[in-house]
Amino acid sequence: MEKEHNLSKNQKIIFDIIDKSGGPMKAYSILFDVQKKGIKAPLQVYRALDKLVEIGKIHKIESRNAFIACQNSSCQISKATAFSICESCENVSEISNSKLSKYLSNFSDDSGMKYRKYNLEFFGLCKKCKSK
Amino acid sequence: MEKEHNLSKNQKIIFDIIDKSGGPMKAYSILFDVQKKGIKAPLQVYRALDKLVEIGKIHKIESRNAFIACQNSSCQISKATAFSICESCENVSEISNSKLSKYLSNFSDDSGMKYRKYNLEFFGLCKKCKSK
DNA sequence: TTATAAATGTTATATTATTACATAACGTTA
DNA sequence: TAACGTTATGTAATAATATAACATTTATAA
Repeated sequence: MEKEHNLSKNQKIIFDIIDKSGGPMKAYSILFDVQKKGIKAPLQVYRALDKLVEIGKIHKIESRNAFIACQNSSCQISKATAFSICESCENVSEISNSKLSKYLSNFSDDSGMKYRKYNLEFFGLCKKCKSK
Repeated sequence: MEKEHNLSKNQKIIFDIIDKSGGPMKAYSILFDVQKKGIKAPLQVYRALDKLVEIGKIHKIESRNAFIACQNSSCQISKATAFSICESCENVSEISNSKLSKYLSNFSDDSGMKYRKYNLEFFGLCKKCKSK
């Protein structure tokens, strides 16, 4: 059973705009877009982003300082994220590959560290950009 | 045969300070430390960092906006990086695990994307912090 | 209904990174 | 060694990303 998160007003606004965009969005570009909805300050955006990341509705693409809506219907996997990023067109998509996620979730080494979470970013050229 | 990179004056200064620190360092903390050596502007630091990343002498920890000296003697693996990060003490170490790097370097999916490079960051509690 | 937590609003500021432009040093090769 | 292209440096300004601090309001649940 999936836990239901009732998004607050600002959280809904911010999530919708990211979700509709279909790709990664940066905080200040979100801010620009939501000014018409009464959200005027960076902090309002960042607070919503923090919460949305926390509950797994969006993920942060660390290497791009950008945020993308979770593509997996369950949206509960904020602890295990993997993305492919095109270095040419900057297209980002979430990788959902159960073998990969199993492999990484079970990864352990001799450091004695307990891994709780990971983020993986692959870089390369997407199909389109490759053929240009 | 390993390619020899002759570091420039600023590059040497910046690399040495990161290397000696033994851990991740942030750009402006580096800047602070190298003022006595005549490096006064952020750009001087960022330019050296960019070059050092490019040639694989250091890596960027994306989730922390910090830079760490490459721990692998060869220092040629800027295309395949993996780190473990303690969320409590913020200790970072480079993971060198040939199985993991093979697995990831050979990873491919049906996206048609050619993966050239990856960065993986594991989060958790290190041995010390776990036992506190 | 009251108190507790979560969310919001607002201003200011901290932190991280780049643009733009001028100059100097270095490496090659003619 | 002169001329050329490339790489590195210096400097000022500013852009982009993110958080601190504090006051207030709204939602939740005891």
